[in-house]
Amino acid sequence: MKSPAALIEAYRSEGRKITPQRTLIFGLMHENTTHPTADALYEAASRAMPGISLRTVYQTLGELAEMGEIRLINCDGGATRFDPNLEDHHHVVCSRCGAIGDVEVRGASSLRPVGARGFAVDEVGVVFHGTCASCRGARKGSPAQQANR
Amino acid sequence: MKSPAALIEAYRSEGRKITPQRTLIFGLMHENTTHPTADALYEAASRAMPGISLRTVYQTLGELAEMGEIRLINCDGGATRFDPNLEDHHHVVCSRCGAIGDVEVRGASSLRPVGARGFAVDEVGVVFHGTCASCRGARKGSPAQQANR
DNA sequence: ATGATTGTCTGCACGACTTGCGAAGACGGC
DNA sequence: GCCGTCTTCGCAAGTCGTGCAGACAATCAT
Repeated sequence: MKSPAALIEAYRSEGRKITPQRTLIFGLMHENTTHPTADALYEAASRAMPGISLRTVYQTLGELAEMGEIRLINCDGGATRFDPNLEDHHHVVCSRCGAIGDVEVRGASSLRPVGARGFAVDEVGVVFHGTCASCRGARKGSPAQQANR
Repeated sequence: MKSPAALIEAYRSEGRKITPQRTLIFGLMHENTTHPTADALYEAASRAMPGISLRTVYQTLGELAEMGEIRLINCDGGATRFDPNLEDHHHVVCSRCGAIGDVEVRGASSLRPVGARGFAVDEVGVVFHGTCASCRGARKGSPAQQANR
């Protein structure tokens, strides 16, 4: 996603208002690599601005998604996660702790579906399921660290 | 997934009982390529056996998933879909009508995540988002055909 | 046959996540 | 500073899935 300053500009140019809530969320999302859920973001936001509404977090994330500034991820059946990284990338998902990481996948864009006649591909998504480094370290016990859920 | 007859055998060998409800669901899932949701399956089941409970459908699908006879799919944020196809395959998702199709993807298994040090990959999933043949035919109007949702 | 045991089905209630809605409040141009 | 418009907030409601308990059925020992 754009920098908070650039987002503010983008918002203003669309006739939207700049509110402390939005500014805060822009900041929290910027270069956030944890793929937070709305709830995780809400908790972080609440720390900085007690009283902010979960509704507002959903609202703002929805706007950002609509503007194409963030992407939505739905790997497991749980809550939607938000990804500010707009570069061409894919994801690794730890089935132990639920953490999601960004990865590059060489050759991903040249993959083609075989057996779907007439299907026009817009976008390719690759998801690797497995175990992350931290969880592999702590094999037996509980997950290395709980993901934001 | 196995044939209904083989599933009945598998159930019996685990000390589970063979009930009309289970037999029905086995039959509805067998070689079903529509990736139905629990609700879609429930509706189909209700037609054949009025009074069957949605709870039972969820229950049975859960058992099948646990036994590894079907796979769960979560491409969009919506309801979980169930896939009886256990072969190595991937999916195309029509962003217009929501339909999901099975496809082969050459080279998918040799994909590697770059930039996730120490991540042990168990499974790779490739999802193509785009527009299916039917929806491309009926470009302007409503989706070619509503997916089971 | 009787009664105990075990497993299944069903309906309901609840939990997680998300969105719709209306009232109250804040932003930004004038 | 004022006012119109856009936002925020809280609550209600909707969707999807699961936990639970009671009714029921099949199995087994006595």
